[in-house]
Amino acid sequence: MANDAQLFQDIIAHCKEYGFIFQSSELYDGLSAVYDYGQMGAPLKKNLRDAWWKSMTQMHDHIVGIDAAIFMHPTTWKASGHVDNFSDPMIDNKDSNKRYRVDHLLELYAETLPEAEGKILLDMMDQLLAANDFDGLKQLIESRQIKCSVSKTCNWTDVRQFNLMFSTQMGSVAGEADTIYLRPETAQGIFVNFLNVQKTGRMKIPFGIAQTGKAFRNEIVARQFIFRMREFEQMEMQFFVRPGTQMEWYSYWKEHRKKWLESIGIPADKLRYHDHVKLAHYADAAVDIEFEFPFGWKELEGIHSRTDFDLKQHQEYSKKKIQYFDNDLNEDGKPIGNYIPYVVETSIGLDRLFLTVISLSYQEEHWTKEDGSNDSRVVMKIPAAIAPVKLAILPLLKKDGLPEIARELMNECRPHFQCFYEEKDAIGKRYRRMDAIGTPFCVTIDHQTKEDQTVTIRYRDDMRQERTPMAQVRAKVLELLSKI
RNA sequence: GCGGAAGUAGCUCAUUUGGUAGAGCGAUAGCCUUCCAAGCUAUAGGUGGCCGGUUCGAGCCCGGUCUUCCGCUCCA
Repeated sequence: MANDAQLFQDIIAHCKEYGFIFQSSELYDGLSAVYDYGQMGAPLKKNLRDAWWKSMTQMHDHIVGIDAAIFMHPTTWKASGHVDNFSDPMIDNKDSNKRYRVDHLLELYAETLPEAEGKILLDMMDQLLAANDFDGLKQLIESRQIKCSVSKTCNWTDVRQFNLMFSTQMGSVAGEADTIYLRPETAQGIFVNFLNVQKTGRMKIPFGIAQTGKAFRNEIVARQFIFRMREFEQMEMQFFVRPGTQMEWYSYWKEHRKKWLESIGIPADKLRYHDHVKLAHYADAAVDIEFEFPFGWKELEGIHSRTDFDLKQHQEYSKKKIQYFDNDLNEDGKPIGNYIPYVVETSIGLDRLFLTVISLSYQEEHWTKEDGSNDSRVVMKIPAAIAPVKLAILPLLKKDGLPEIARELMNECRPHFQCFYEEKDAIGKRYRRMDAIGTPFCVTIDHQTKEDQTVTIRYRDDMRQERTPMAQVRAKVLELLSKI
């Protein structure tokens, strides 16, 4: 475990040194649990997002993609349950470090009292809650000597409001402003657009709506590099199904999503399912696909059967009918008719997927050279199809016309995939630099190129080299990239 | 949020009782070199996280603060 911790530190340092990930606002000492993607990280992240998007939309007949706004009508979050479930005053016991919802703590205590006395207490609590009087609530708890069930002490912190959602104001004049939340999940942007997409896209159930985008959560404890950030990017797909068929589709997506993760190069033995025992207020089944990160098994993707909870809530709050007329025939030969669809959700964190790929790719290799001396390298074995740079083009020497030939090849290849040109330093050093950012292929132009128009292709993973006609480089790299 | 540890150059780290900061790697410019890091020359880069206190004098002692890591807690 100590080694894994060191490995994780090394990965974080490498990400910074080679421009994958910087801490946000580092110039000003950083902003807690917020990170920026650098010149290597941004394209890698984009490639992962594109791979997901393609697999979900282009490769499925019945899934379409949208891009909903981060700002949404405030009622959205009342309907979704986020306002009520995540804005309760909390209090911690300093000895057990256990956290309680203040209302739960008082209600539990009231049950131990004679009925009339309990009712008085709860009335007082309701008044204080309504007035947001946190000091008063704490005094109430302390005056009754209410104890923590774990530590049996009355040593409490101040009462604090825990707000999951970040808020801001809409409208340029402060006085007229309404509170607007930054979405804590992208899913609601899909639910509120269900009718729009279903009608304009002539979608027939079962069908899905996919979306990628930023979400924001005011995590109490946000840690472990980009694993848990306050601003992060989700890739979600909501699949709308006929009530009663949700478990079939749940099983389908559970299996399908794990296979996709394996298809982009994640070994099956580094992935596992973790069924939720305690379900969220909206779900009737939920499973995590976990990955073995350097700091342990953690959730990478969640598959939830969300029932008709969300659409039903939005129907109620918006007072608009959110239903689907199913023309398929039932056993009696009649159309199945109107219903609120059930939903199976797949939700993966793009940043977590990024961390997964980085964790798997980072390798320190040591070996003994033919002359007996030691050699080593740090190499990012990023799958070629998602690597930020695909091909490095390197003249062996920066003279004798070699750079000119290299530039020709550069011009030929760059419209097709990301290339990198470098003529500085010894060739070995340049190979090492390309290894460090995960460039899968390098070609070197030498004097022989001038005679027979062949170049050396050098492969990142095994450092193998082979001679290839320069005219075939472009096609060869494209072919290798299509394999992932 | 609680407890513990840490913060010195882009990176990894030195500076052993308080006396105005160094190395290796890396970077940049050039030289040399016909295929796998660590050849030569030169250059750049640090208000020691930030603020305050003690002191004749603070990277070092004290307080606060920010950030990171570890454990606990939480995670719809």
